[in-house]
Amino acid sequence: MRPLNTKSKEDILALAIPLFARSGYSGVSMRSIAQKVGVTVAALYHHFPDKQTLYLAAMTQVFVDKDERLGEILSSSIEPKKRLAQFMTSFCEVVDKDNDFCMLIQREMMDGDESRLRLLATEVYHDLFQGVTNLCQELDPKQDPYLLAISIIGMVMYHFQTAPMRPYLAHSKEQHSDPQVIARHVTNFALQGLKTG
Amino acid sequence: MRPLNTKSKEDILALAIPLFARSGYSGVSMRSIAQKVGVTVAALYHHFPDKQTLYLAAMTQVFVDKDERLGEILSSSIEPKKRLAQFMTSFCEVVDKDNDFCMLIQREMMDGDESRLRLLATEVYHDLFQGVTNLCQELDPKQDPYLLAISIIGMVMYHFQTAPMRPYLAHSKEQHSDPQVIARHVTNFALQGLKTG
DNA sequence: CCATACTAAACGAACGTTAAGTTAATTAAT
DNA sequence: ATTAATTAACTTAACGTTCGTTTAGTATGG
Repeated sequence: MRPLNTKSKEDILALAIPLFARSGYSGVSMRSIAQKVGVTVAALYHHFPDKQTLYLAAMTQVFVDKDERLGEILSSSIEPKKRLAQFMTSFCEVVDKDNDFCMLIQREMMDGDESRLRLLATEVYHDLFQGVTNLCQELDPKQDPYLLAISIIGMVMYHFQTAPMRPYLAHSKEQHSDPQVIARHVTNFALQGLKTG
Repeated sequence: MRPLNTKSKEDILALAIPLFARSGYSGVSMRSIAQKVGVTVAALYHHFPDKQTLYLAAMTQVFVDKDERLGEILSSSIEPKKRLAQFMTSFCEVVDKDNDFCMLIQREMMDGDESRLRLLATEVYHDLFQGVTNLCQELDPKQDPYLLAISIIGMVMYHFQTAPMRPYLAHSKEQHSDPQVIARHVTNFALQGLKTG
């Protein structure tokens, strides 16, 4: 059925994803995707009716399952403090390795319409967010779980988002881009804050 | 010298900035800027040699002076804890009000080449970052000032970046978009963490 | 009179998209 | 077993549109 030298939808999406991550929707042309895949533009239109559909399929491909994988990290029933440390390590690793994923989340938050934001919330953040809020409520039931979860997730993400700018900032060292160093720091900071009192 | 019904460079930039903030560099055309300003495209080329120069001028317009203003908040010599609380309140207010500024920073961090990242670091983050690291060193000299500063700034920014997605997330309430509520939370979190130990 | 701030009109290049034809693997019939 | 029909996976070539940019000309305040 399928010729040997043929590209599947998944092959196309896998190559389109890093392009969208780096340059955004309007920064990527159908021709640039076709070139990367090694086919003509018309071949893309054989698999997808238009650019928007291709883009949305790419987003879905990146996001679906990612949520579960992030949620699983938090589903264990070990001691809350240890679970937080373990989560931070895993989360930092994921964000560090899958940089495309990280950038696409950010772009979707800025560019996404309501339906795409809902997709992002349900397919990317749901399990992760649920896990973090649960963990927060176990660690400190008196504080607002939503605010805590956003603070924790944002804290981690920002370390990787600012990475390209790090060389130009004061007090920066090479180790500050090491996910393990970041994980240890954010864990410590989340548990104790600036411990001044 | 200048006709009455004429647009200055600053007028053009002021109208171009929100466009770039919302749609990014490649998402905004010279024609869309011209339409917003109420002139023809050629008029834009009378003021700026090309699109890139116009964009860079817009970035500079947004960023310069912003750094100082953010830095000033941190330059007072009141008690560190109070200074942190005061900074959080002011920072949240700025980020909440000037949403374009917030989004442009993010876009520049993702799209910017080396020279633009350096501009971002020196014109936007320098004084702010210096102030926060200083404050952190006063509050807890033992911790790494770089990691702390990134954590604190990122924590705050993320609350406003995730705002459009908030309605679709669990445990969210309307008050979670109030800059004062966010400021109080992040201050408390930065000072005490989850205070479980 | 002269510079400044424009407009009208057009340039080629790149864009998303489509129509028509070609290749190659599978299936059905002889 | 060979061949014919069928289909998915393409290519080539072009469509109209929008893009960044330019050129030539016009109006206006000093």
